[in-house]
Amino acid sequence: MDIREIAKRARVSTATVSRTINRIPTVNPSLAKRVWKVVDELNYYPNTQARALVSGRSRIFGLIVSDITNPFFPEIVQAFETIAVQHHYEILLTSTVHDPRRMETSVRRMIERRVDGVAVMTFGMEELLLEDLKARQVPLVFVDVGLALPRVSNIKIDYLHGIRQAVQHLAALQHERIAFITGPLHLKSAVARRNAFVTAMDEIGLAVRPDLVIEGDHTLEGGMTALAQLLTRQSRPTGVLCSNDMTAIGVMRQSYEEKISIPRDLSVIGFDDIRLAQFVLPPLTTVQMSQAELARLAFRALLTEVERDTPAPQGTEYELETNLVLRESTALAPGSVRPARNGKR
Amino acid sequence: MDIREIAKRARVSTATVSRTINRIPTVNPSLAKRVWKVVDELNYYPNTQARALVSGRSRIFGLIVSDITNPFFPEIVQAFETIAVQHHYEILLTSTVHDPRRMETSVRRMIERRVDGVAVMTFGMEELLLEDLKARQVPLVFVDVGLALPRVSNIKIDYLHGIRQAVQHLAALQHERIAFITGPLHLKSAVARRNAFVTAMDEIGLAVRPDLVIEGDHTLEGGMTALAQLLTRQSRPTGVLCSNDMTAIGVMRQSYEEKISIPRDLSVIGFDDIRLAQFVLPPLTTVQMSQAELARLAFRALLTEVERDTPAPQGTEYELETNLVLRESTALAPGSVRPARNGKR
DNA sequence: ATGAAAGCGCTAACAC
DNA sequence: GTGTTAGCGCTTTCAT
Repeated sequence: MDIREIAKRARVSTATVSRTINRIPTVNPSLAKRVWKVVDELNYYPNTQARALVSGRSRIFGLIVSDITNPFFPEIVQAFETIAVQHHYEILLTSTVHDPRRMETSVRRMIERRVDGVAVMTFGMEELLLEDLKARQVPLVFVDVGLALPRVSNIKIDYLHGIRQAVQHLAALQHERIAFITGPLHLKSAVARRNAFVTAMDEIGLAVRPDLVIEGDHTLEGGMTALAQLLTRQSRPTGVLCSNDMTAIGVMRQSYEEKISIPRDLSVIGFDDIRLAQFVLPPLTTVQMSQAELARLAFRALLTEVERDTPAPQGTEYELETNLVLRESTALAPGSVRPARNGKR
Repeated sequence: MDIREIAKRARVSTATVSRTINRIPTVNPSLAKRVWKVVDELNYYPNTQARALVSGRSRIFGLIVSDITNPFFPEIVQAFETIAVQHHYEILLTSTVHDPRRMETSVRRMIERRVDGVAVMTFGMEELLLEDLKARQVPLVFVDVGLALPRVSNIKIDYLHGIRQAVQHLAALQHERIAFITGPLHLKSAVARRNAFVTAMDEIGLAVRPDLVIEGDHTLEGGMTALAQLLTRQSRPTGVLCSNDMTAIGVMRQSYEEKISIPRDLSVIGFDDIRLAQFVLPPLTTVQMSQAELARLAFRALLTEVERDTPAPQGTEYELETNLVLRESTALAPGSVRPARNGKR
């Protein structure tokens, strides 16, 4: 059942069927009606492959994530799909699983399917492997990776905004020994988060103690190890800020093992605000970076680029804010004196 | 850059290029070498759309899940992608988000892209809407939904196997008042799980107390509510089996609020073994239904159907086992007397 | 073994 | 406004 079959039955040409289906306004309403009738009767759906072949647009966007089983990504996928469907786009999802070979495969798959654009949500990994895509002028959107190339967009995350709130929140709770557990430092986004922490501390004149800045790896296990290490320090931290939520959850878990009560003995703040953050005990205070918003920005960036005929030579930049969301994993620093309400001590 | 360009530069016909690329053994090695050289130089990747158009096979499988943000699904997607890539298949992932309209959209998207088969991982929802797919003879694979139609496969989960182990484990720990929190009972899989529970209890002569069987909804919140209800019962349960892990995690959370210690005061067992089950505190004892295995079975079912020319009139049936995995959320029933090692009391 | 050419289902330029 | 037709990039007969 194809367009010719419809044309025959509706006693029009295939061109008219095509025009009708594509809602081109010039078709005579009575003909259009005949066409729609047949289309409905036969349950006809146009063949997208054929369409793509002739139009040169596949209406597929690639979405590369590092690992769909990482709780950070499903929300992105969901939001990306929702907006894609609204725009009659399909999404070709691939995971790199932190494996350069898989990344290469991903790129090949995208090119073979002739995607109209690719959103790279791997937070700073293997951009090198995207050469083929760039050479083909496929619109690309990254997070945190400023490439300043035509047809390449970049979503800049305003880490400082949320991290400053987090630091000041801890300071307000009279914490002074504040630790930071970083992500893997080969990721730009991890470096950016740590830098934001240092800046935010400096701003309010709080010392960043080098022995309280520990490299983690954005996993739960990494968070556990990092806290264990922090607890060996001469003067233990009373508050710890983590580069992502999984790390914070690892910290909470290690606290449990070490019989340290959160937030009474230790305040913990995460980053990302994955859904899970609401479900752990106690619910995790964290810096939100909206995954849905990120997905929407990425989609919009791609669509804009597809529809624009002369690309900006330096690409386009988008910005995403971050904000602290207060839950229950932070409290007044242990041993601190809460000033009396009337201001006297 | 297309097949003609390659043909020209390699001084062969397009047919030879096509044969070479498709590794048809009859091509003269020296010609093949020339072709590959040009292919590599130009970084040529065949256009899958064109291929699909002429071959009638898109090499895309649809994968319909109910909600990718539900922690049960990402592992399935990951495993499905991994095996799909190995077989040069692409995956068209759609979420229904429990919305019949989205389900309809999903089906339309699949048909328009001419998928070669569809795996329906929604556990018993809206099969009605798949009419179009069935009419087009698209190979389908379901979980738990026995349709016995040509080109539809069914993966039958052996719920009883794992649930029996769970029940007997609790019984061995001297639990007698065992509660069961079901899933939403419009899902076949939820009903099947409850039935398995009843059977397993009957088998060992343990009474299923109707007031200890509560309908949940497979969410964390549902688990919390269900436990709250159970605690109002005249004689409280000492053990509770849940229809899925999220429910069990809700139960754990509610216990925390109610100052009930797990496993000391209450033993909890989940179902599914999502990754999160290992991370909650205490780690959750649960019945494993391997998501990776499920995905592999589904893919294999689809591929088998695609490659078979005369389909079995009744479809094909696959089976997936379930098994208890012991962690730390269960213990001897409170108040029970552990027999002394030497057998005397 | 290789090449010429038809055709997959659709869109769009052109002619009427 | 509608129809005719070329052609998107590839595979696959059918000749040779």
